[in-house]
Amino acid sequence: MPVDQIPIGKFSFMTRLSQKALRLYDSKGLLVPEAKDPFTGYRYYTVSQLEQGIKIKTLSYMGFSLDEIAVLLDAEGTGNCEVIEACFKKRLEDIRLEIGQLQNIEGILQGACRHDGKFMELFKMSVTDPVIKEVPEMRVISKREKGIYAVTIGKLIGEICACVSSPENQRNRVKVTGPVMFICHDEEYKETGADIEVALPVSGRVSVEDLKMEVRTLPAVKAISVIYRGPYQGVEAGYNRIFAYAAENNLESLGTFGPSRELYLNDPAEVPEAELVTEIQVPIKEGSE
Amino acid sequence: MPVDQIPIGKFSFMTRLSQKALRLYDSKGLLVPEAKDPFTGYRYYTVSQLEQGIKIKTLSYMGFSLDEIAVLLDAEGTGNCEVIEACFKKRLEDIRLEIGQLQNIEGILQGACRHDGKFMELFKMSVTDPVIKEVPEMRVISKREKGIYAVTIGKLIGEICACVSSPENQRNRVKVTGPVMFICHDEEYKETGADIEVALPVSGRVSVEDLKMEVRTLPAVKAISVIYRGPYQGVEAGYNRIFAYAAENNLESLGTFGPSRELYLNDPAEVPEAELVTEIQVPIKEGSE
DNA sequence: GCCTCACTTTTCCCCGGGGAAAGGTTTTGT
DNA sequence: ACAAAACCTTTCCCCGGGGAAAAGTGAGGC
Repeated sequence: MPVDQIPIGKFSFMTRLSQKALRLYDSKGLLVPEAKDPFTGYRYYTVSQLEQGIKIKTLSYMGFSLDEIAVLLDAEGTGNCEVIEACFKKRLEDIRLEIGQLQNIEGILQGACRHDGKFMELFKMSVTDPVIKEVPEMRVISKREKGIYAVTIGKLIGEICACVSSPENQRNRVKVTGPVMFICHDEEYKETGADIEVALPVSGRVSVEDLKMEVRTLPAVKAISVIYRGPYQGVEAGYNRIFAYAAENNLESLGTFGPSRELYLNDPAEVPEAELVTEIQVPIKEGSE
Repeated sequence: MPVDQIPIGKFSFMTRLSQKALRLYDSKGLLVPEAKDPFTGYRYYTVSQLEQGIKIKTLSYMGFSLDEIAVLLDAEGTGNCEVIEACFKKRLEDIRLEIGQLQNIEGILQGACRHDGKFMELFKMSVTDPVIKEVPEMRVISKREKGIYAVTIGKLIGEICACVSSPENQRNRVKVTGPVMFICHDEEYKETGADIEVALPVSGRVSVEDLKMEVRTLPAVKAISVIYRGPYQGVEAGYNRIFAYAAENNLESLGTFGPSRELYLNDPAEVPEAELVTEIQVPIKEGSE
């Protein structure tokens, strides 16, 4: 047998790369067999190609994509160390992130296994991952008042809805353009005497009669947002997630947050407590990425 | 706006599941929108489906496949706790394996980054992962002798090759059916006086004249195998890998290993030292998985 | 010389979506 | 009432291979 005419099966065995992978690397130009029978299409590798195969295998095991591997091997050939270093460092960072993520999951699973029987309790954790989003400005009807959350919010919602559906406004084709929102003007939680504003986005020519009711434009803000699902008294969890997220990405160092908003995405009057869906937005100061 | 007619965009926003994912879950039956406009094909979800969405998202984040998620959700519905428990435990095991793997890679990358400049030194690590394989029996010409590895092996290879290519054997269409192999009959490493056998797989009617040369059949064995690439004196590394692997999978507890074999997959006379390719096989006793 | 077995070749579908195109629909604004 | 913007639909290609099928080819044995 000719020494340097290794067919794919043997080459696969020697490098521990699957035949499938070898054919893919061939088509991508990563590891092209030295010779290829023009009639049968058989691929023939040489011993000196083992080295390349092993490199690809190692890099692939480390999680580099085939494109990155191509770049790395090329950089190695031209002695371009900076590229290699950058690539490795990036990969190292990513790996650490992945490890953190997996350890997080490990913790969750461990917890779930210990509660044995109530595996699905996990899903009480119904707060989504925080996201930074741009909230556009919007025109709203709003009323601001001091009081107790549970009481005052409900009352103000009622008043505002009544206003929108008044004959006058119906005639002017006033439309509701978003969910009811509650804006909290306090820095910290207050049991009583909280500074509460309830707003409802609308379009059209709105007329109000209540002197304490305003039609104004909420400013556009950049905010950290979370969706919380569950009974209202658990809404705290959403804020916790947001502040934890802000701390991780040191977003609070640039100053204090703006007045936070809660958007009631479904109607408390129509769904059971446990299925309420609330979006929480905590505005951050501009200028931070 | 009808309360329970949530189009895909809003539902996607509320669950943080991408529209793409939602359509996929629909087609797989995991999360089918409550209503679908028969003309436009628009999907409309309800608030109560948020829950299902969040469950799917959580399970997916934990790394379950969509098929597994379907099973889990079904099991949850029928209260089949054992299935859930089994699934969770298996996932936990897998997660730990993955973490171990990633930490291993982290170590490698860290090492590579510290050597700065010589990133590609990694590839000196040219020992493949151990594999357990069945080695079939084979007919060989062999000669056994005591001596010093480096000297005796070369000498015996020469003698056997000469024998095969003798006119007598050429006439009988004797063919070489595999690579030269060296069988080590010692339990441990010996500098001198090592018990060395060199064998060459052949087919056909072989005749030998040297009285110390035999034609015999090597038994079929189950062996741990590794491919080592590099200069001969580094071959130790291959054995180390094999014994480490055996220890991890406690394969040695069942007794001692059989006589190990080294297969020279390319010809030492034709390739430089650094490109030698050697397969190392260490037989294990039958009966272990 | 032929037969058979082992090897190789291609092509297609699968995972779990991301991204983009081409097209229809609903809402919005004036 | 009509145009534009925003939204929805489907389909196709991409990642990195695993698995399977249908077909052609090599080498060994009689």
